[in-house]
Amino acid sequence: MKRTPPAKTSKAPPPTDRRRAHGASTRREILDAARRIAAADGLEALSIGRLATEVGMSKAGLFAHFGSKESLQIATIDSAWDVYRSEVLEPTTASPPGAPQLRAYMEHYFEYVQRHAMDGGCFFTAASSEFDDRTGPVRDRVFKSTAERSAFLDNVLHDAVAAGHLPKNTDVAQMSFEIMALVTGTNLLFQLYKDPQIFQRARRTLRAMPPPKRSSKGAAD
Amino acid sequence: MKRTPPAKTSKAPPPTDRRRAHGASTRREILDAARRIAAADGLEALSIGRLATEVGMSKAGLFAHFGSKESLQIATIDSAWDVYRSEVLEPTTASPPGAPQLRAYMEHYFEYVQRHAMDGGCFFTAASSEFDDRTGPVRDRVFKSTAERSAFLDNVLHDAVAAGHLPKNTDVAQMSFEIMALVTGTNLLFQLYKDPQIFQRARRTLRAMPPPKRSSKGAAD
DNA sequence: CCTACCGATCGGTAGG
DNA sequence: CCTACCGATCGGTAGG
Repeated sequence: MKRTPPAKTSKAPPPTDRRRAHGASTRREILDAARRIAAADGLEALSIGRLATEVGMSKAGLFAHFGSKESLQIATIDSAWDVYRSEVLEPTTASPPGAPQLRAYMEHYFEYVQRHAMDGGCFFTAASSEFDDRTGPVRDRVFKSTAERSAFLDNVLHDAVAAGHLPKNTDVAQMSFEIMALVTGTNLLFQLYKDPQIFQRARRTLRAMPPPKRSSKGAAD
Repeated sequence: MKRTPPAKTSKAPPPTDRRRAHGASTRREILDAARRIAAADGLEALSIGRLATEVGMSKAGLFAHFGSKESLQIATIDSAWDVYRSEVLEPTTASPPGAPQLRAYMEHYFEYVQRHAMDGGCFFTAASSEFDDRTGPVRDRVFKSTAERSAFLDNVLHDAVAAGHLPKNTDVAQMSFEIMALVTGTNLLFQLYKDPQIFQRARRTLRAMPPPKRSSKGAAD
């Protein structure tokens, strides 16, 4: 199965002059701080004043980079997606397709969660929980990121079936749900308990997970 | 908690018990609104002014009931726990111990999530996600509620082993983790997609879940 | 990218 | 339980 690499979302204009280059690096510095604040305290707690203080510039100066709080929130999600792609998705696709990629996906995700443990763990789990009952562009951007995470996992599982690592009649959608629920629950429980044994438990769950079958009784239940 | 007596009015004061009964019903009304706000938008978005407007009283009047925002947040969690206990835990214990209680637990939890779907779903998942990186009494209260939820599930599983519904060498702690992760992930995915099929998938996962064994290779991995 | 400012809202207090 | 108020902070704007 063909997998298109996820598109880049953060804008990186070619530095045509020194001022543009400086603007881009300032923007990067702002978004690095924005990700930490948003992941730790939420996208709504990401205030322009607090962010300006943290990067050492004026509120109005920072505001000019984004034009609205909503745009800042969306730019922050885009930036978090770049991090997720480079720390989880790209390392996973470096493994052989099939079962190795499935195991790699989980390992890279857990490393990502631990690496950012002090900043709220998985950015997208936190953002989903915060915005799941709202409407608007920020919620839509959060939703899209979860949909893309699911689609990536679907592809990994399809490849595992194609490679003969999972039975031909594996219910990929069901198994994808089970793994998404497992890693999401693992992230939340780790954030609360901060006990790495939780990752060991999750690995064990994946290893013992029976591949769900298509057109089984369960589907008609 | 110390409560300052309200000032006398010009008319004859009502009997003490009636006044206290009124205070208690006002408090209930406040906490009903507080739960909805906190579950939908977060415990931090639960502002005293907004809550006062919603229940139709002054900020200062409402504030007097709690003394601080932190106390209001904790009272709101306590109130949410009462709801969880009466809607999930108590109905579960009405089923026969063992496997029936395990299935009942999941069903009552999913009904609880659906009943409160417009208010953020599971109060405790949302609160955990919001407060997992903080310190202080509110975080501690949230942590306690998750610990109590886990302990309840542990007990249900122990009973299932004792009743012979699960093998004697079942690793209860592992299985408890797997079910907590499953229901937590289910809640989060349902909040995002609002698709009840997700509950069907979770039921199927529980039915097919192999009971993890104690002192298996996984534990030493 | 800055200073200076706007109206709204925050948690909380004084005083009754 | 109220009115009236406090300093701080919010998102955002004017004008340079």
